[in-house]
Amino acid sequence: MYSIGDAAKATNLPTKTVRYYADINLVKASGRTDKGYRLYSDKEINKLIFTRRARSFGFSVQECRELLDLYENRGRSSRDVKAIALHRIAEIEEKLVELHSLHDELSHLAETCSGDDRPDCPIINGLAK
Amino acid sequence: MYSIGDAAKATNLPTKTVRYYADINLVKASGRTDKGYRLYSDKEINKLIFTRRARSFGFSVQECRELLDLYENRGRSSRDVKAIALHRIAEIEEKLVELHSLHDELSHLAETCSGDDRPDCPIINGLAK
DNA sequence: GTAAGGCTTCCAGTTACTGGAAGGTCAAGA
DNA sequence: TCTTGACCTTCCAGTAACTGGAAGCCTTAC
Repeated sequence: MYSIGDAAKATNLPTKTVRYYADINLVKASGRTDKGYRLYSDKEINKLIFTRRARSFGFSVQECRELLDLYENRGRSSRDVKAIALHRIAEIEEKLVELHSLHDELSHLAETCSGDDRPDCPIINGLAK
Repeated sequence: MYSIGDAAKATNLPTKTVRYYADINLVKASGRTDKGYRLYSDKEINKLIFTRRARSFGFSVQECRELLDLYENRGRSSRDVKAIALHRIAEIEEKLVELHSLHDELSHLAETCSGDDRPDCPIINGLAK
């Protein structure tokens, strides 16, 4: 059994975040000491690590909730999980396209800007359109 | 002179957002009617459009504040603007790298997942590591 | 005159935490 | 045994940038 601080170290999450996940019933502590300290078992540690990784993959807390549900439920079909993942991938691809064009447009503006003391600036002009 | 609703239409921003920008002193209305309705002149309309575009480029509201300041101030140097833009570009490039690796990892997981009724799912396993 | 729609302010909620205050608990050293 | 520092608790507030909704004027068209 881990205290919340040890759980935080083991999962590489801030203590505050572990407590927060407990508060929102995402990953609850498996129990409490008689003095009210949270206790985490290996099972919860794994769920916390799973959650940290899913979050770092850009899954929302709500999606983590669904994934944890599937993760917990040994009888779940991989179809459900794949659907969630594909949805995420599509979002990432959209974001990539968006960021690429942003990058190109902004780079173009910056390239044509002399970056000196003169007030005439293509970036400002480009943004004002 | 535009009412807030007309300003919203002219700038393609939600009315709520225009009011919000006024509240946080980003782009204030140029005046009020005797009944207290906000009034926007062409100058403010341009500042709102400028802001919308800068925001869509990923500049934070705080950065917009600085840019609007430079935009307003005819004596500003293009160096200041370029510095802000280059900073933004660097951030975008970081984000692109991050998203690319995210995409590849997640795609790899999804590809190896059969997506059927069987419970064995490489995505879940990959996230649990 | 009245009904629809626009405007006002103010308050609350969103997402996923993060920081801090006030106070109880625990383990180690003097 | 006392004390000190680290760790734990709850609760409240703040972050960014809006967004939604309520209550209540104002305006415009029929």
